[in-house]
Order: sequence, then structure tokens, then C-alpha cells
Amino acid sequence: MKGTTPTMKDVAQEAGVALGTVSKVFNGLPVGERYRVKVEEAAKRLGYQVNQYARGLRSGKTYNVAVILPGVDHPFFAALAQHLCAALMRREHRMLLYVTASNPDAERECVGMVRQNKVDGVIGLTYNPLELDGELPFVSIDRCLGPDIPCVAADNYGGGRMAAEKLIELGCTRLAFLRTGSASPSETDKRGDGFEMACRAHNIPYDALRLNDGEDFRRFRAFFQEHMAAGRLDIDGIFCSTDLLAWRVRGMLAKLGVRVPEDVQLIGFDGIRRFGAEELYCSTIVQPTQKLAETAVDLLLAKDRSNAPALVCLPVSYAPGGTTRE
Amino acid sequence: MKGTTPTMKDVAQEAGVALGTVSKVFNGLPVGERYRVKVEEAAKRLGYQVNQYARGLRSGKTYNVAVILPGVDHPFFAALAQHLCAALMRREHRMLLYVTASNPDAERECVGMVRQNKVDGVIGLTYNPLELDGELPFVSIDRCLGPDIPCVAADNYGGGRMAAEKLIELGCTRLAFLRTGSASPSETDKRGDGFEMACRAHNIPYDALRLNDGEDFRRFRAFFQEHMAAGRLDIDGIFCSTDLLAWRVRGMLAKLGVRVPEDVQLIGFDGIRRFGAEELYCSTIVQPTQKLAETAVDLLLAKDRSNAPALVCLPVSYAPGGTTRE
DNA sequence: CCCGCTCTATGAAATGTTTCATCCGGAGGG
DNA sequence: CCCTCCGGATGAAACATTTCATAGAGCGGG
Repeated sequence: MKGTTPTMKDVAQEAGVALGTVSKVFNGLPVGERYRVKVEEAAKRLGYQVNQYARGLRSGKTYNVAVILPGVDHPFFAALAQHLCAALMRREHRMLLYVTASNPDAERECVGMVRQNKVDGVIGLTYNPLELDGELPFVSIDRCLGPDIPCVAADNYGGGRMAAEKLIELGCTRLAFLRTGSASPSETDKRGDGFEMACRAHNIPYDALRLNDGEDFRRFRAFFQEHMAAGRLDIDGIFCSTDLLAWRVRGMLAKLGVRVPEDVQLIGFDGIRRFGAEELYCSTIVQPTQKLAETAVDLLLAKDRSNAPALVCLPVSYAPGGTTRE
Repeated sequence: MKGTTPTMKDVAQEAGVALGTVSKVFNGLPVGERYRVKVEEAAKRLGYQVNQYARGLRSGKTYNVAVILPGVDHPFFAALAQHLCAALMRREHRMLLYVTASNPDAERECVGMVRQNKVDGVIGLTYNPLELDGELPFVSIDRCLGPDIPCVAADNYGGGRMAAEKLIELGCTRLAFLRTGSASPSETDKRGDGFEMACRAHNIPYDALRLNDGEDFRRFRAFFQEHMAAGRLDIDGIFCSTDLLAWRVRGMLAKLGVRVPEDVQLIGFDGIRRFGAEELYCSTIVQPTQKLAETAVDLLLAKDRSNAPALVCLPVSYAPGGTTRE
């Protein structure tokens, strides 16, 4: 037992075969059965583990994938990180996680580190496009960054429509769409578009209040107070662009004496849960988080990336969570 | 402009110096000023980036650290992951994140991947000790795994005592300690120990109900019903082993018609917040999450690990969060 | 003026893998 | 029996870096 980690050369010697043969065995290349067995036994005896850094140096394959997320404190991002990790592990890859905390400088720094790390590819959910102009395989989640960058996203438009149709089905006659988020145009805008389209299609009156991140949150309160001029809320169905917003709106309504779901029904978007598999924050349009992660990994590691689709749109679903009358 | 990424050899040629000189410049080793400038300019011209895999192969330093967490869906773990990432980046390291989802098999699998990846070290918060017997620098967070494995944890004992003293200071006369968690002895047990010690020291009566993860949650409800025999709760201060538990207990109390904090005051442990820097779940003992992460990184990357402390205990603090009468 | 010492740039060796041109042995056909 | 051909094992070269023994320059002292 040598003190140092065994190398392929050690295995070759132990098995009485050539170096190249050992390499072939570990790469699944065709090798005579006799040799394969000898090598495998020798490797087990020595406790051999391939050195990924030597492999990466020579072959360019590192089996590492960089994942760039704005944060992991939001349940949606957390779930995404978890599923990405699992999906990558299933395919023998590892996840190099960069948390940018929505800081553009940090994002830029990440790009540098990603570049010098020679990862096999990048999966990112970032607010501004990375300057990785085609140097590295890149898959974006939930953000369409350009025509040549594949993007996998939930069907936000369809989700918005689904929310409207559900509220209408549940008896609502006057709806509203509330939104927070980044000012720059993003995938999530489509949630509102789908919602408004469905309202028009069903001839249901609706209001929309779209706030950007910096703007004063109290404008929502003002909105509600306007709509309570008659003593009680003249809106009976609300679609919020995220579950988090729905949660805060629910609190706001409670303070105004409006009951949910008796007086007004509320649907959010994301399908986040408090912890493991526990309660939803609200009735909601659920993003297929696991599917998103798996699709992103599939797209990134696909053998032939030349004919990859520019946008993969995954179906969402509705889940009641106590803020609707079911 | 060649199509391939530039190497040190290219930089050396461009700068008109030797290969070794370029290497020294990038490793901060002493080099004549004239040469350093020439190399730096050439590198900038070519857009040179060191190849971490070649470096790792030759020097053994990979500048990668594996982080093993049971999950990132819990806000405490999420915060930890985020701070670990930032602390590692600050020291030019990258975070290889393995999420085990509390699955012992996954943990084992991680160990294998960690081993073959030749990371510089491991920071882990795992439920059962990893079989890494001293092969690799290892720092444990919040779990004392053995005498030779450095562990950084919050002052759980002191936190329990602090909770008791706070409740007493706020006028409570009869206390309770409620706990959930893994059956195996863990750091968190100390929270209860500290709490009970303080109760005895102040001559305050208390009850303790310690449930393990599998056990029926409704035993908490039974506990409360017993203590409401007289029509109203005979306990006026509760310490829960985690904020999450406190949250659920609060919901349970609401259903039983007990008001928080009017009838009973509630203190949790962790200091988790709903999202970014928003509200606490409850009045709580706050873990110094960022400090935990930074200390773990410091400990792991310390030049001289031979005289590292076996346990670093970081101070906690109290924060009111609406479930106490302040 | 020359010798020797010190300081520092130099480039070859080494790191553990993959890949590819080569070579060997065996089989089949003339 | 010999020549050819083919499948498959072989090991040297290449990958981009660090490190170390060496060489060469500059300088001071005898």
C-alpha cells in the first residue's frame, strides 16, 4: 500500500496490461473480456479513482457544469438548485454553483471564473445576459436572452390564461392582475398577457396594476382602497404574478377587512411550498420545477446541440391552496 | 487571433520571456518588475485565462471546495449555501454543491464523487459522518462528528439559556420546551439542555416534550390539550427548537383558541426570514449564519490545519419577531 | 583585472489522463 | 507453407501547468 493515490499506471502494472487498455476500460471503449475483468479487479484492489483533473486537461471534458442563480433563498430557486444537482449527478456531472445575489458585478465575475474553470457548460438564470458569446454551451432558464441561446421556461402565457379561466370557472365576475418584478421585459410578463387575453376572450372586465421592483409597494393598497369605494371590494378574483406577491396581497387584504377566499379569490404563480412537501402559500399555477431542471440539463448535455430548440416551453398546472373556493 | 484559447506558452512567446516566468507572475512569486509588466500586458492582449485543470493536475491545488448540504429548501441551509459561496469566492475558490436530500445513499455517493474530484476540502452539514477518514480536509457545520473533525456551530446551549432568560424577563412564570428533529444525538439537543438549565437556575417550572422525526406530530396537540384542562393554557412561555416548529405550534395554538403573544409567548431558534431581509417567522434566537459560513471557510483554508480547534462555538442573539410581548 | 558569489530568468521534467499510429498474433486464402 | 489482412492491445505523444536544477548576468572584492 503506497501512501499516494493509485494512478492508471499502477492499475496497468497490477493487472499486467498496458496503460491504454486501462483507459479504454474506464471509458467504456471495446476491450477484450479477459482484459476488462483483469483491469476491473486490479482497480478494485487498489481502490483506484480516476483523476478528473488529468482527464479534463487531456480531453477537454470536465464533467462539471456551472449553475448561476441570483439566489437560493427563494423557494423556487432552491427547488431548482436541488433538482439541477440531482439531474446532473444522475448524468455523472457535478454542479459548480455560483450565487450572484442579483449583483451584476458578481455575475460578471462568475463569467470569468466559469471561463477559466473550463466547465462543460453553463445553466443560468440571470437578469442580464452573460457575455459568453457562444464560447461555451449555455442554457438559460426562464429568461429569453437571445435567438441563439436555448431557453427552457414554464408556459407563462398559458399559466396566465389558466389562472383567468379558473377564476371565471369559480364564479368570479370582475378580475385583477397584480405584478411585481424587474422592469426589463421578461418571461413573466407573459403571465399577464395570457391572463388579459383570456379575460377579453371571456368578456370579463379586469384591471391590471404592474409595479416594477423599485416602486412603492403601497400603490397596491391604494389600488384596493379605490376599489372599495362602495364599502366592499368590487373585485372578486385576483391573479398575482408570483406566490410571494399573492402572500403579501393576502396580508394586505386581511388588514383591509377583506376575507380570502370568501370575498375575493386569489391565485398566485410558482407553486412554491413552505418547506419540503408541505402546504402551498396560496392557490396557484405550479411551475414544473423538476422538469425545468431536467430539461435544462438534457438540453445542455445533448450530443448534438446544433439543432437544439431555441425555446422549450413546459406545461404548468393548477393547484388549489386555500385562497380559492373549491 | 488563433481559434483556440491561449496558453502560458503563447503568453511567454508574446511577452518574449520564458514559460517559468509567466507561471511565477500568475502565482505571485518574485519576478523582476520589467518582466512582470511585460507578462501582464501580453496576457491582457491575448485574453489569457489560467487553465485550472492543468494547474490542479500539477500542483494538487484545485481551488474547488465541496459543500455537502441535506437540502437548500430550508431557509437556514439556503442562507448557509449563499454565504459559503460568497466566502469561498472572496478567497478565489469555487463551490461544488452536493445536495443529498437527507438520503444516506446520496451522501455516500457524494463522498465518492468528492474523492475523485480532488477538491481541496469539504465543508459539510450531514446527518451521518462521512467516511473520509482524514483523507481530505473536512470541516463540519453544526454537527460534532468526532474529536479530530473540526466543527463550527452556533452556541446552541447558550441560545437555549438565552431563550429561557428572555421569557422569564418578559414575565413568564411557567415554561415549556418543544423539540422535533433527528433521533440521533445532535448539536440541537443542547438548545434544550441550556433552556432547562436556565429554568432550574431561576427556579421556574417547565415541561419538555421532545419528539423525533418519525413521531406523530399530534402529540404536541395532546400536550396542549392536557395543559388546557383548566379552560385556559397553564403555560405562558414556550421555546421551540426551531423557527419552523414555532411556526407550526403557533398555527396549532390559533386553532385551539390560544392567542400569541397575549396568552402565551413563543420563541424559536434559527432566525430564518421569509425571503431576502423580510420578516422573521417568530421571536427567535438568531444563528450567525454568515459568520458560520465564513468561519467554516477560514478553518478549511487555514494554512496550518494541525492546530485547528475541534469546535468553534459562535455567539447567537435574540430578535423579537411578534410572538413575544416587547 | 579576474574570480567567485548571488540573484533571477530559464526550460526541461513531471503531473495523470486520452488518443492515435504502430505492432503483434492469429486466421484465412492461394 | 507463406503471404495478407484484420482486430485489438500497446505505449509514446500531447494536454497546460508547476517546480527545480541550471545557467548566465551583474557586482563586489582581492
